[in-house]
Amino acid sequence: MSDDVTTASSLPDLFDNGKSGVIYRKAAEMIYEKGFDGISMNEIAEALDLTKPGLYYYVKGKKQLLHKIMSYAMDLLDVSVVKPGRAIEDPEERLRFIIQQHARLLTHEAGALAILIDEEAGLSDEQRREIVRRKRDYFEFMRRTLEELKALGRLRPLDTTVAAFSLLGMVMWIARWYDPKGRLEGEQVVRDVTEIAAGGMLVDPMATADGGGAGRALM
Amino acid sequence: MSDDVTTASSLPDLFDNGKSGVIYRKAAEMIYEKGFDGISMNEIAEALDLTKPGLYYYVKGKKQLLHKIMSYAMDLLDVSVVKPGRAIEDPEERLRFIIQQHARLLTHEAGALAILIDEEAGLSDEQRREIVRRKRDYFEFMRRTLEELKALGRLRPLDTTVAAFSLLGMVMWIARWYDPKGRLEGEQVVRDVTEIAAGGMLVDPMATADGGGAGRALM
Amino acid sequence: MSDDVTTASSLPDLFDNGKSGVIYRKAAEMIYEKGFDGISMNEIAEALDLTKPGLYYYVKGKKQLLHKIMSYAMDLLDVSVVKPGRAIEDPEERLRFIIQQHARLLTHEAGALAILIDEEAGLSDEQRREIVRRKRDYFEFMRRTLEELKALGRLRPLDTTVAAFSLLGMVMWIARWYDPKGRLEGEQVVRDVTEIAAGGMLVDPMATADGGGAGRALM
Amino acid sequence: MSDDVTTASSLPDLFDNGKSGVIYRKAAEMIYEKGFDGISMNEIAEALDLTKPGLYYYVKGKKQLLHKIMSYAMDLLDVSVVKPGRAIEDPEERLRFIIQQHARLLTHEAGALAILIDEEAGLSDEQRREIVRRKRDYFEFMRRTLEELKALGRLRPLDTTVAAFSLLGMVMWIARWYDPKGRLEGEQVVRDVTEIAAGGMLVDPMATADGGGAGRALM
DNA sequence: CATGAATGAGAGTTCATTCAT
DNA sequence: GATGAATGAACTCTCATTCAT
Repeated sequence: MSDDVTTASSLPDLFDNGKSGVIYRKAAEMIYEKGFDGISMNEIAEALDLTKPGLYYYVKGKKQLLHKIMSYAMDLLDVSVVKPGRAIEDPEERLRFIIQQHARLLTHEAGALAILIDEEAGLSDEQRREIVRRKRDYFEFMRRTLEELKALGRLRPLDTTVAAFSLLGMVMWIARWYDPKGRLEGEQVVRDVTEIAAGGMLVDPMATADGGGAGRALM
Repeated sequence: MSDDVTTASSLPDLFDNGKSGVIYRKAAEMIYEKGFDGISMNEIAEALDLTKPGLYYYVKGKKQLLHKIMSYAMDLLDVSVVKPGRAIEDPEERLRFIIQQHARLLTHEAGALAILIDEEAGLSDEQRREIVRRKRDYFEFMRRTLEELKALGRLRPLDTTVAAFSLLGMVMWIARWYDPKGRLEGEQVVRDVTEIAAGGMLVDPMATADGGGAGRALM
Repeated sequence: MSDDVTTASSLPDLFDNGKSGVIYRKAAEMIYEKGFDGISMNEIAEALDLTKPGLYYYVKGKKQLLHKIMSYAMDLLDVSVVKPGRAIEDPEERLRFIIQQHARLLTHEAGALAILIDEEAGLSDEQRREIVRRKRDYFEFMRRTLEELKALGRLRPLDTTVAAFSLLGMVMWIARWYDPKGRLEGEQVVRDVTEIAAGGMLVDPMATADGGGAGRALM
Repeated sequence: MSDDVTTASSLPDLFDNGKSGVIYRKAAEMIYEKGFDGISMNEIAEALDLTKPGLYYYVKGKKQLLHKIMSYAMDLLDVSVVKPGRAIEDPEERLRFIIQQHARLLTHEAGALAILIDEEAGLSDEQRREIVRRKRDYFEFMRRTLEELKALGRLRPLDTTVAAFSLLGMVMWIARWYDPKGRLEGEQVVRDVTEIAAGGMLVDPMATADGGGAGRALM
């Protein structure tokens, strides 16, 4: 499995190019740190060396700002996880890929993706509906992969809904605790979480992705 | 392992009895649903058929209200998970117990425990320090159990910090998605999550809690 | 001049005897320290080991409480200064007596008398009118004494209104700065202020009260 | 002694120019009239034809507003009294100058300077410390002048602390009673108060500042 | 006399948002 | 494109006061 192409370090810049992109990224960071209600448009403006109406020139409102960031996060998931994931036929390999890529995203772009977790309340009804739909789509992409594994007798005896949510929780949680400046390497976190998730879902999983083949052959 | 005694259905009422208890519980629910900044004291008061100053007769302020709820949640964890958990000597059994009990708590008292996840921002410095300390203690209780397993060669080759956080994420996430009125039984969720978590952490885990003893003996 | 009889240490207890008196005195103290708007009925009640309605049993309201205290202060002035002062025929002697007695009152009962200075705003219209009238009466008592001195050619060439207000200011100010626990003896303050005031008003005043006779004899 | 340069009628505008200045001045007036706790930000705003948040655009908060006004008052004292006063070598002349200038200030800017008297309670701890320090400096400036006079045998036998406070009281009191629209001319008040104060402090004072020298020589 | 409980009114403050310039 | 100025709405919190018990 070669995922060099889509390592998080070469994330596509999905935010509008130009000033808007800078704004969304900075806002994402700030919302991530102090919560959506914890920061004011004023603070965002100041952090960007703008006046308040200056910020409003680029952004229609606080809700729309949040929505844009969330959409960006969903775009990231689509581009880095779902689209390349769909191309993988073996469901076990695909499962590992999903976890790996999603976890990798989180160790690199925690801000925007973490917002995805929490701040639904800040959206307008319509915006929320759209985000919820996209989240559900992503969830279903995970769950169906688990269903395929179940059909192949490779999943432990689990309800796939419970399993998919557990997967999601474990991975999303990374945004809460992982500190890029701390002791742990991002890639180690990615590896361990993938191991735990795969180990928790699969019966008799092939050990790790790289050298696992050999090990399994011996069993 | 008999945990009938401590099933969530017989949770100790750790909130002050009397009106205060009712208030905390209602507030927990509302904060859980709309976020700490998403509800006003006015709304809480109205939901309790009180005027705003009527609410303030019982509660010193919004921060203190949040703090009380969070402390209550931590108390629940202490009483239902940590204290009885410490009495279990075998670390694998203890790990299963922790997950089970914590998950069980969440399917019954999602509100208060979910607040624990998010709303640290609403606390005063001192209150936050206290809650963070208690969270860390709980985390360490989990992590040390994993260390014991590692020493016995029963843990997959994982960093115990990553493993403990993954555990926590998977379990805490339940508060986000589980709907008691939905298709899934609380106990099934508890069982599946325990299975996933144990399966993800342990090498060659004893199958399920009940019949596992025998299986292991054969090895 | 013998004023032993009316030294502040033997002030008449003009507050209603019984509980009300205790309440007014305590309230006066508290208002003096933190201002009328700075203390709440709750704080007053607590300081008196009463519940709030308990306090209201004795006192009709906050305004009325303030009014009672102010009336008490005016009563003190009437009893200790005005009434005995009227009996003194020589206006210079009377002037000295007024200053002395008023100053003496302030070094002993600063609380209630200081409130007199400031808190007019807290009164109802009618209450304010009454207090203002009493204040004006006191002021006129002072001013007329100065007029008498003027008629006798004993006053410096001053407007008696300006002079009376200056007198009042100098004396009332004592409440602001004098600390019974500090370096200065109350009686020294009384003596010095009287000296300054008399010296400032009178032409060629008799030196100090005690040895003044000689000096005057020379004129 | 020529003080034409610093007559109050040509007071330096120490408030920020622009709208802030207008705000501070109006607020000073209102606080002076009804007390700091007696007026609301709303009332201040309305008096300035602003809404409440409109006022907050210019002013950080009520405490800061009070602090600004008090600092302004202290600035006035520094610029009009202390700085030019320090340049006067003869302590008697300096004493007269201090009283005169301070009194003159009060007949023109009663509002701001009167607030100085009362409203310490409304400040934050740090703000209060600063104002108290400045007040004490001013008081010491007065007291040291009296000490100089004492060393020259020109002061009555008084404690200089009591004397300085009496001076201050007499002068500050002007803010309470003087009404520019009333019968008395500001300059007459200034003259009389100076006469009373100097007469009260000094032994055998030179009569009035202008022609007094000659008169005394004849005595 | 005393208490627990409650309230109407209003305070200071903040925020997202807009408009004339 | 950007700014100073301003606002309506909402929020947390406090207070004097009362009433049933």
